[in-house]
Amino acid sequence: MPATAKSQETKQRILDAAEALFARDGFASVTVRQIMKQAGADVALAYYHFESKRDLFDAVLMRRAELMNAVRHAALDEVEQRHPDDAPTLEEIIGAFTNPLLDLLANDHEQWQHYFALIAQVNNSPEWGGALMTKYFDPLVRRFLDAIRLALPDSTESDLFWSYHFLSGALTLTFAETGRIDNLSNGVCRSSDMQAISERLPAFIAAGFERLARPDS
Amino acid sequence: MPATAKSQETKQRILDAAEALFARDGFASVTVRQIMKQAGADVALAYYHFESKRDLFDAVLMRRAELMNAVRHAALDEVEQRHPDDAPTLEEIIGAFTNPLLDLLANDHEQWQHYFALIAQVNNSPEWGGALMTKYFDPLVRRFLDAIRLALPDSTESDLFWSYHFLSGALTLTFAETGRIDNLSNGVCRSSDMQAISERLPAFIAAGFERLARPDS
DNA sequence: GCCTGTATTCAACAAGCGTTGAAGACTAGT
DNA sequence: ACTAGTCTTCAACGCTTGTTGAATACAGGC
Repeated sequence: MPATAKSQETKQRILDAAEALFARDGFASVTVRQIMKQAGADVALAYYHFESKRDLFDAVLMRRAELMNAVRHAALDEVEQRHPDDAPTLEEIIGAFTNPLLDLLANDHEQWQHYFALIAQVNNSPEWGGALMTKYFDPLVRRFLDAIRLALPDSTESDLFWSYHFLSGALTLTFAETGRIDNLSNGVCRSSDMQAISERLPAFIAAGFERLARPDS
Repeated sequence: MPATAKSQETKQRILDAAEALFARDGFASVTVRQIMKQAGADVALAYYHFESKRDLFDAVLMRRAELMNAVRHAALDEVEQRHPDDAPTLEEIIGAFTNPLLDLLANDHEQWQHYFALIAQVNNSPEWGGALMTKYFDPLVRRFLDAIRLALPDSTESDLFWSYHFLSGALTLTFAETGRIDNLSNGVCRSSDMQAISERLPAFIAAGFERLARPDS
């Protein structure tokens, strides 16, 4: 019953390997044997720690989702405490949604980068996008939309949801670091340039939210 | 040597089936046998018309890319002819990039919807996103960025590329119609509501471009 | 009615897949 | 040293995969 420290360590190594491979090649392209080879363990061990390949995939997704939600909740807490009376600016709120991801990358780039690339694929998949993203991120997103509603009282519900949807697409593609912008810009911009992103993404998105709320401005 | 009309027809049926299945499940999840069953033809026929599964995938991507680029070029032509002297507004230019996709959907929804869902997966894949999107869409994107540069002379090159990158993410996710926004909004917004998109996406994106070009506004 | 080339079917190949059962190794507690 | 329980290995299962070569059907030109 009690899991040894060593076995938990191997379990994490399996998750790490699966995360990296799923992120790069997608669920179906990756074979369990590939994963276990990269993890340096026997194939059968995957089925000792996880029920199936699909279960392993879910475990990969779940592992970081909670921490990711926690740091974003904390960031929004901090923004709200900074404004006990007035409402925070829209850009502050959006920043609390995006900047924590940059912090995670700064501390442990490789692993989180794989995870974000995986999320981008899930988000854009008709098979999984609707259900899985909803399952893992809806409560957090709803809280952010609540905060935005206060900062933008003129905005309709539809405008808020669509604006968030555009944010979601821009965010996941950007953090996937596919190398697209490197090619398009001939190296002027780099996918991995996190400072460039933090300087632009929140401002860009906030402007979009505001435009839909107040078309005249 | 001369291909009969009937065989060309089956070839298109194979492409249609492959397009639909690849869009929903991704390249690796789909089997050649599945595709040929849905196309109503023998497995081996896939290898008569195409060199390999991967070659079939490329053919699916290529088939609509040219038409898609053509209608967008035409839309930008029209915008520029409408402004022989002054520069078009930013929102007009962005609209020429996004609205043609809505027109394609309006005429033949099912097929183009599959194609857009496929593009979204490719765009967000580290394996293919960088190379394939560059190959199929770079010349068009460059022309649009040229037009935007005239409308936003204060914008730096980096700001333009990043802004386009955000646009690209928002656009591909939105047209993928994953059902995500339906879930998040409890049915208030629908993925397939093209009018809602055309009323919001160009405005949202244009505001983002402008904010990065003129942070003070 | 034959002949040539295209189009389509059939049956099969080797390789790799996800998954499993049984057997061995290791690490406590006694 | 024995035992109980956790962890790991080995070898294999049945099935599916992408792909192919040979055989058949079908057309049009003579």
